[in-house]
Amino acid sequence: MKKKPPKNYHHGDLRGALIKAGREILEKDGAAALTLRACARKAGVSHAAPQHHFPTAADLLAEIAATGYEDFHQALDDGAAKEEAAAAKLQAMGRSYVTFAKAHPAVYKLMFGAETPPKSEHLQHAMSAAWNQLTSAVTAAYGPDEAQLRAVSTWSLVHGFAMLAINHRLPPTLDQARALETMTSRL
Amino acid sequence: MKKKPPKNYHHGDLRGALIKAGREILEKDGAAALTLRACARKAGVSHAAPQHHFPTAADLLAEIAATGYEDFHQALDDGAAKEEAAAAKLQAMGRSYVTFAKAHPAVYKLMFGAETPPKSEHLQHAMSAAWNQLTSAVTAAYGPDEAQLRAVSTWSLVHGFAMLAINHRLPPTLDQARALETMTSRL
DNA sequence: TGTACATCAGTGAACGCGCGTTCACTGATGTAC
DNA sequence: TGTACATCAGTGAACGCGCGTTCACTGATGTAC
Repeated sequence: MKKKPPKNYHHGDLRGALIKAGREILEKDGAAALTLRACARKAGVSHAAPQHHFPTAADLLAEIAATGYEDFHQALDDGAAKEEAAAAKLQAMGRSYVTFAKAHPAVYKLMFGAETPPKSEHLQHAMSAAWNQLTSAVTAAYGPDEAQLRAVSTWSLVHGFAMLAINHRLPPTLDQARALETMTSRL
Repeated sequence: MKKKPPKNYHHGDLRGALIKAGREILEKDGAAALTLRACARKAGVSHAAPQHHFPTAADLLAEIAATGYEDFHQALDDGAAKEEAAAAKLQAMGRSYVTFAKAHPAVYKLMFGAETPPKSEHLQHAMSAAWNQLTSAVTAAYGPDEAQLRAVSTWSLVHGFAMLAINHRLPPTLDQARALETMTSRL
């Protein structure tokens, strides 16, 4: 925990630092603790400083969600890349999906569990990219026939499981890893 | 909208009125608007009055969630009662599940979408009752073999679909009723 | 290379807001006798 | 049936809190010449 050497008046990358701070606060203290002022504190600037980068609190939130989607997208791609066959890729994506949600529960909930502000173009784009990723995988595995229906069903399953796991609603006696394995194998 | 006739000093059933007010606020203005003071306002009492019935704001929240679970339980029972065969009962429960969530999105999210305070005995009981209801239906339909796994899978599917629908994450072109029908028919 | 100056990105004080909670109080209710 | 009184369930003022946002400001940076 070194003291910042020059104690710069200008931060350098406050925008990025605020997003990073926001995600850390989110994971550590939950959505209720995610405020502009808290992000500013964590980034080591005065609470009025963020104004120059995010006009309103909702803008920062949207941006945090958007970067969450990007990481999420990457995680699913990484999962799929480990497999050869299209069906195996889809199943791997399902596992990666739940793994991501469990690793970043608060960000995941922000991404999927709230009415998100539809204003941010960046967020809109990141969201639709995630959906396209899933439908593509489904189509590759099972063909275009009823692809939408199958994609919705697949998504519902992993999303529901992830949410229940995150919110501690699954029975404590359940072997979650085995349950996930079984469920994805039937995708 | 009659004026309350006697303008009683004592409310009569403030406790019940606060729970009712809380649910209405929840559905109308969302979870962020659900405060002790707002409930008191809606119930027509001073903002300090609830203190006598709910020592803390979390207690009121827990009670609202608990009554939500009770209604939910009832809705699933009603759905199942329309069918004869065990498998058909389970499918009907799935449909009722999603219907309830769509009809009461904010209450549903409060019930399933948050870390709920585990202190309230009433809430704890209502939650485990809902889970038992589902596992019973699964066992009745498919026998005790792998019942837990099957129950989790079923629950994940309907919960995920309900959440995505509530949060407007499903593709706008999707025929939700048909999708739900197809999904439940494969339970 | 040096200087003037516009622009950018911070600071810190102040604003009003609604919140939960506490407190002394008071009106209404119910019970003992 | 009446009365005294304890208890209950309200009131309304006050508290401190953290929040988002605004504002005049100032230090740092970059560009024109």
